Amino acid sequence: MKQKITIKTIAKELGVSTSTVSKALKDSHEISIETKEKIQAYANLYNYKPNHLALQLRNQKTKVIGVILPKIVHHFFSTVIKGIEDGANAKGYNIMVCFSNESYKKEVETLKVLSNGSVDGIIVSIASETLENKDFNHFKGLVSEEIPLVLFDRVVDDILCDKVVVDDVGAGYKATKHLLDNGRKKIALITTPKHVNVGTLRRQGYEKALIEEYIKADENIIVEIDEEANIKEQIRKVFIQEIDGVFAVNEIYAAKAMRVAKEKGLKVPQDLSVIGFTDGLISEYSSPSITTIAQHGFTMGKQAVELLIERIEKESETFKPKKIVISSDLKLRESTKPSS
Amino acid sequence: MKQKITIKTIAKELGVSTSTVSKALKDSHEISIETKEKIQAYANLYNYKPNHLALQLRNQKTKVIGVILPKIVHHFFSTVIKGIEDGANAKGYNIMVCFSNESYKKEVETLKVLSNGSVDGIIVSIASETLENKDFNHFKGLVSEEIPLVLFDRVVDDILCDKVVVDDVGAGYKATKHLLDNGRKKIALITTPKHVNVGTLRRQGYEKALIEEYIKADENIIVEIDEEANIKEQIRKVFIQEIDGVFAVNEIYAAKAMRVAKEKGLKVPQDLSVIGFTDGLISEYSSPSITTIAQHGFTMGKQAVELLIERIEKESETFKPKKIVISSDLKLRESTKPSS
DNA sequence: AAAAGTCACGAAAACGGTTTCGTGTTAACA
DNA sequence: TGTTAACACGAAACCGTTTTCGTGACTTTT
Repeated sequence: MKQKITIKTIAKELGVSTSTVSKALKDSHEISIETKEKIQAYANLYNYKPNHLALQLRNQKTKVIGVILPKIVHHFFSTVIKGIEDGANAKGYNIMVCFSNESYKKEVETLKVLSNGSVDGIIVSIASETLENKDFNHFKGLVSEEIPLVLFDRVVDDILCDKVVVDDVGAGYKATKHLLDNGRKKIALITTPKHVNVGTLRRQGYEKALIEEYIKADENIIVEIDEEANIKEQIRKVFIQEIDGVFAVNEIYAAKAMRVAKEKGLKVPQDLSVIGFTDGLISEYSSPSITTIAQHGFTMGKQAVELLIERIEKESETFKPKKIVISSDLKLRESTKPSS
Repeated sequence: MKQKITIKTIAKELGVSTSTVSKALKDSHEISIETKEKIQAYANLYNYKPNHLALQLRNQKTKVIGVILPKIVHHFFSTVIKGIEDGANAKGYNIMVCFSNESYKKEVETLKVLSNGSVDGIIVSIASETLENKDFNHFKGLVSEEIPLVLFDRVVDDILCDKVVVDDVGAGYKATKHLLDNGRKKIALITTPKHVNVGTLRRQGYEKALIEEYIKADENIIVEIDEEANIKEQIRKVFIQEIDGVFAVNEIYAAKAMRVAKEKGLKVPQDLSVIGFTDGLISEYSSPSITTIAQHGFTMGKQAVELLIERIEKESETFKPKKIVISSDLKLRESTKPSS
């Protein structure tokens, strides 16, 4: 990189002190108009830009927010990033994005790098491996260092920090209720392993809705997908039973379930209603299009970053963790059209 | 944030100088073993972490790479990010991600922020508005400041920097050829406005393939989509003509074209073959699934970042811009299954 | 016993800015 | 004419770290 022009260069070149240059560039009243004009003209001419690092060091703040996500090639998370970036930008912050790839080790490392002063605060959605391990000491360390931290979507209660979540239980309930209202009785649930708590919460909603209709949850039509293995194969198992509805906790599972249904000669939505989660492109463009629970990733990201910035900027106040719950909406599409 | 422990704190507390502490923490031979042990123990106990900002200022490098993308909620770009992050991480860099939202103004601003010393180099895919304006002075400014810059996918030739692109002409050719090989003759092209040069290049490939078969490109079955207006409506126009193939320059257009075909009672792939671009989730999960040109976003991102880091780390050598061309593959799916 | 070398550490500059607190000069005032 | 205030600028400290170059106290060599 070319040698950058600094305040020192200007000072030397113009025969004044660095303080004078600094003040002149800030239009301070302490400096005479002629001097100011001279300095500003020179700075302009040579395209002077103040060095961010120096300012950050002096001000002890970076105006950067760290973000750690489990993955990025994923509609929900990319939407959240967008929300975070938007919110951050509006307040003059930039974001530094990292990925844990669902790995505990990478999450710990990334957290360490980010907490070395490179960022003013951190937003995280926890890796699934970490959720499985239940080892949250790296987060607790952050909290005790009082580095502002906001968790979203995949959160755990015993980390004392701000959180933004969707009402997963409510959403699971809403989805299941919708199927029941369509006259479906044997509703399969395609979910994640138990340690991914959002899956567990959505399942609670599912069970709650069933109980209200005096239907007993049937373990045979519930499957917890192991992402390492063949997903479709696992889904086929629930189709051995006779079912008339499917609630999948994400849109990929929903799409795969529709494929399996097709194999079995079941017509969606006539024979089978399908509902997914996360309103992504698959749901929109598959055919038939899939009814989903919209998670409002953009809103989540934006709320998370606003919470974080608030925490960063007024740290004087006594700390009391906040939890924001984003409500989710049912987005009706073809896969649950009532057979008229 | 809590008051962080610094080298000064340690020095004062232990009654030694900061230089001693610094050296002790680096296990320098200049320091006696007892002193080292004492200092290291203290540092460990109080969880000392060197301040990144100070190091960055001193070393004049941040180990951060800036990335500016037109958008994120998009399969291709999120895949590229993944590639960039992966490659960067492997070399000890982090990434700072920003979005231009296809806006010229935002691109200029973002570039300004990043070039203030916050990053060691920048990777960009140009905003469509900028491509339309043809105003590239902000990039040329970067180049003349000798800030390492790599452009990818949406590039322009007269910016003198490294570039990573897909072979768009070849890909367009490959896609069209595939349709022709399936016996299709009247192939519609659904593309972007001319200023988005990837669209234009893919069109060249399309025309080349047609010419080889002595087919004249027919303006009536080519549509340049204006994203502001109703996309489906625009696609319907080409269906007024009798067509038996569709080449869409991205997967959204391909999916929408299939919807229109359905409206018109055309069966895919029996009556109509459809081929898209970007191997995303829509192509994979739509039904019928869509044959596409896989763009290898991950590879692009990785190559781009490797090129950039090389440029950053050995800047001694004389500058000669490199251009890496990534070849693209045809991913066969249901939408172009030969009618047997 | 003088010269040289080793050891263990400290002082100070440097990275690029901001900011507080002088200070010398001039002008206004008593 | 002496005091004071305003003006325009500079010196120096500071943010946290690294690194070069001393330097004083011993030890070894001749």
